[in-house]
Amino acid sequence: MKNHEVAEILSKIAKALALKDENFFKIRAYSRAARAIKDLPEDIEEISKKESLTNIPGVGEGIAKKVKEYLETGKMSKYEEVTRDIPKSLLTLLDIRDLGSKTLGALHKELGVENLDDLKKVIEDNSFQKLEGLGDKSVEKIMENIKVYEKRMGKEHRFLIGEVMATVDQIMKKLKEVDLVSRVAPAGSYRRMKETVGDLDILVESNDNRKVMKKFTAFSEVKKVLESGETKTSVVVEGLDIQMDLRVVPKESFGAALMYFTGSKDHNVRIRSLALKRGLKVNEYGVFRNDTMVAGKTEEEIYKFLNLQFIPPEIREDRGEVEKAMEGQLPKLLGYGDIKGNLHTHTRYSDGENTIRELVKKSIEFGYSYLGISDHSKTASYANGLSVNDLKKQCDEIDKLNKEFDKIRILKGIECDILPDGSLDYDENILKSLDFVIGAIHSNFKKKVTQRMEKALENPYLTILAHPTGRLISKREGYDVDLGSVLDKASKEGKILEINAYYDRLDLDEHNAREAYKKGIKLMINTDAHNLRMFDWMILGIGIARRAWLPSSAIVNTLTLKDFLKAIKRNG
DNA sequence: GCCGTTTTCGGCCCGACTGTTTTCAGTCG
Repeated sequence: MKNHEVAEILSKIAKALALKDENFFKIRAYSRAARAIKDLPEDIEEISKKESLTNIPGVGEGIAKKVKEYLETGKMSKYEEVTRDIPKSLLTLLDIRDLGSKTLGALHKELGVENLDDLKKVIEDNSFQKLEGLGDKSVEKIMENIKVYEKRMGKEHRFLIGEVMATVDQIMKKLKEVDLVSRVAPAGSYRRMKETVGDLDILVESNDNRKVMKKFTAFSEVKKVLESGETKTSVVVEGLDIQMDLRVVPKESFGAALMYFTGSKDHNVRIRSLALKRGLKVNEYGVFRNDTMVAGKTEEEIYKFLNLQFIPPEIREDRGEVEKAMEGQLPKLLGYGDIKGNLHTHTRYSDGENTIRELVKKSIEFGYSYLGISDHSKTASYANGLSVNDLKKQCDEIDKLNKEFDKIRILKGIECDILPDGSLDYDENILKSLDFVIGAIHSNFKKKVTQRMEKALENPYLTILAHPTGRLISKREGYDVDLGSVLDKASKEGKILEINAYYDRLDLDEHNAREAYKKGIKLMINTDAHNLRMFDWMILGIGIARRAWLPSSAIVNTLTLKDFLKAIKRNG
């Protein structure tokens, strides 16, 4: 899959053109094509072979030809051409905050800056400051940002959404307590439930901007204030070192601002162009016809005014949702309150932090009607996997708890290792005695993963296949698995595939979940929880399903207890 | 360079904040 490298090369062309002060729209066209290809769910080589690259929105005849050239020869002459007189080390300097193409272009042209060392040199010898429009403050800012840049050395750092959730909740809670604040909402990729976020956007409804900004910048969670104006304040959050932008807007504009800052950028551009064609202007303050505001209080009002169905934040990516909304053909997505139970949980029996009783109580509080316990199996010694005796003891405890609690049904299960030969980790008799069996690969990643998974799927006692690709976001690529083949097998055997909602897995991801759904495979969102934060992780899993455009009917654990038990009934 | 509810040319989303400036350019989102 060459999507990423093609996107990278197009993005570099965009940067190089920007440094040369080329036509702004041409630059944007390359950037847009790069992003579209990066986010593409399918393999670009497949698209190139089977259909036309111009089917990708943002890719026209020109770029298609260049991409094709690259796919066939491994080279792109346009790239060679535009970077001939621009060193690659210069392009990466654009990742330094507040150092844009105009300034860097001038530095290159006037002072011959080619890399980070050159940049530092011209700052030290004061030649930087002599360029037009640059003074002491600019230099100071850039110097500060160079330090940040060096720390992460050009890598684009993104935070896992699960890492930032607690902080976002806490800061929002404090904002709600500020006087004259009537509403607080997250926006940006956080609201769109992307698996990672680059920064955080928070929106506040208030008529006293100054007071809110003053209170906010004084929060103990704020490490540093980057900028602070009437409507916008940017800070760095203590601990995480993530940037947070706070916007304060009046009531009549809240919907417009929420929509605008939720994005995605492509979605917004789409909406605004659409509005323009209808003689309307959309900005973060509202929808305007000849300077008269005609909508803006809520997002619902705005979409309605534009003659569109309401588009849920999770699918605002300009991947066809605007067209569907125009035709009134958007699917009704899985709702955050639709889930009735969770099967993948760990307790103190293996590597979890809580007792079964604690998980049960919390699940009842949450209104769930079933909870499955699935600790690790005996081979998973690193995770304190259960011996046959431990497992029997656990089952006895579950029997007792089921008698004690009548609001919820506790199900006996196991997260059973799929061994190198594709067999499961306990004897048939043990597996038979359980309510469900989750099969999972935890070791020997290089050993015939596809065959092992498929053999496990043939096992009559296996109920669910856990984290099917094994990826850990931004840490590990995942198993060397032919997922298409595994999906076909799961479909044939009628087995359930897991959407593992644990925040560093989110596996299946939105694209693969969509593929599985299209093949008619039953899916289940599981938290893989090791503590009581399982309900946070469940939200992330639901977010993935929504981003994959899945309706509630695609997800097994939206079923009532009775129907759910029917659905997990195994063949054997 | 892309694209079409003014469709093969002529547009292309829009505004806030900052710094260096007396009106604006650069950067960011």
